[in-house]
Amino acid sequence: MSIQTRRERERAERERLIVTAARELAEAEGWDAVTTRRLAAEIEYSQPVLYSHFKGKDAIMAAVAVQGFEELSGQLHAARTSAPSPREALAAVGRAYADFGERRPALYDAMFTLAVDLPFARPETPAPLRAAFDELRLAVTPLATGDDDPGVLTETVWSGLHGLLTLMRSGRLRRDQHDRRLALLIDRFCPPEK
Amino acid sequence: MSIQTRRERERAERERLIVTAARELAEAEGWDAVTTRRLAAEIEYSQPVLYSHFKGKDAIMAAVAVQGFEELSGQLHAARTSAPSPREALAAVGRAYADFGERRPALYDAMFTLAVDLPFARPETPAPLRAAFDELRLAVTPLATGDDDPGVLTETVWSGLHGLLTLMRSGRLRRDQHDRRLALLIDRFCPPEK
DNA sequence: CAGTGATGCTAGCACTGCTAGTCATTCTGT
DNA sequence: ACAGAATGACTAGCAGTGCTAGCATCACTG
Repeated sequence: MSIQTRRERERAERERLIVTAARELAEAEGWDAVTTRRLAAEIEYSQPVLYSHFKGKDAIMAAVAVQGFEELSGQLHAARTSAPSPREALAAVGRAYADFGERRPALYDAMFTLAVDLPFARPETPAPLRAAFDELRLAVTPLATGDDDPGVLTETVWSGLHGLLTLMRSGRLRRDQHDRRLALLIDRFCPPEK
Repeated sequence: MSIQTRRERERAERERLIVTAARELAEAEGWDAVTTRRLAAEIEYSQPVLYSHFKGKDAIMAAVAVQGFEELSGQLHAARTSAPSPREALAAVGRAYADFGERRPALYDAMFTLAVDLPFARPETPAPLRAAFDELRLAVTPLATGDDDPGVLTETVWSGLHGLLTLMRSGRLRRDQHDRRLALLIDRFCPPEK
C-alpha cells in the first residue's frame, strides 16, 4: 500500500514539475519556446514521459492556465477588498486585471487566447476559473443599474478589459494611451455620479 | 518595354492569386490548413515561388489582412451611413463589426489576432487600416461627451467589440448572450438619454 | 526464483516553414 | 544570327515541430 502511494506521490510531483517548468519556460521565453523536446530536457526526462501525464501539449498549457487563474483570482480579490468604495473597487480590479496581463503575458495567453480545451461558463468549469470570474462579478455587480443581468454585465466588462489588453499587446493600440483607455472603460461602467 | 510590362503584370496577377488562394483556403478550413505546400499546390506553382513574392508566410497573411480591412471598412461605412441617428449609427456599426468577425473568422484573426508585422496607429499605417478605423471613429465621436479624446474613445469601443468577439469565438463566453452583451456595451458608450 | 506488469527510453513518422543549388528559358550585345 | 548573361521556377533538403510504436529494464507478485 505504501509503495503504491509513494509511486502516486512521485507521479503527482513530476506532474507538478512539468506544469511548473512549462510555465516558467513560457514566462521566460514565450510559448513558442515551449516545445515538447525543450520541456522534456528541462525536467530531465525523455519526451514521451510528457504524454504519460498529459494528453498532449494543449493539456499541459491548460494546466498552466489553471495555475494562472488561481494567481489572477487572488490578485483581483486583493484589489477589490482593499478599495474603499464599489466605484474604486471596480477601478482597482480593472487595473489589477490589466497589470496581470502585462506582467504575465504568456500566462495570460494560455488562459485567454490559446488553450481551448478548458470549459468556460459551464457546469464543469474548474474552480479557479469560477473564482476569478466571481471576483470580477463581485466588483461589477454593485454598480449595476436597473435591469442589468449581473452575469452579462460582468462578461461585457471582462471583454472590454480583454480587448484592451490583447490589442495593445499585439501592437495595435498606442501603449502610451493605455491608462486613459482603461479609465474610460471603467468610467462607462459606473453609474453617473450624483 | 511591352514585354517588361507584361511580365510585371503577370507577376502582379500571380501575387493576387496567392493572396486570394490563401484567403479562401483560410476561410474554408482555417489558418492551420494554410501551409506553404498546400498553398503552392492551390496556385499550381512550386513552394519557393511564394518566397519570391513574399518574405514569408506572415507577409502573405498580412496581405490577406489588408484585403480584410478593405472589406470591413466598406461594411462599417454602409452600416453607419444608413442609420438615421448617431445613436443608431453606433449600434449598427457595432453589429456590423461583430457580424464581420463571426462571418469571416479566419480573416478576422489575420487582421486582429495573428499577423503582427502590420503597422497600426502609425504614420506608415496602410490606407485600408486607416479607413476601417476612421469608420469606427466617425460612428463613435458624435456620441463623445465632455473632454473625451476621440481617438482614445474609439480605441476603447473597438477594444470592447474585439474582446466580445474573441472571447466568444474561443468558447469563453456564452454564445446565446452575445446580443445582450453587444447591446449593453454600445449602450454604455452612448450619453444618457434625455 | 521465474513470471508479469509497469515504466521510461530510443527511434522514427509525418509534417512544418524555409533555402541552397540546379537547370531551362529568355533576353542582350556584338 | 549567335555566344553569353540573367532571370526564374524547380527539385531536394535542412532543421525543427507534435506525437507514437516498440523495446528494454526494472520492481513487484505468486
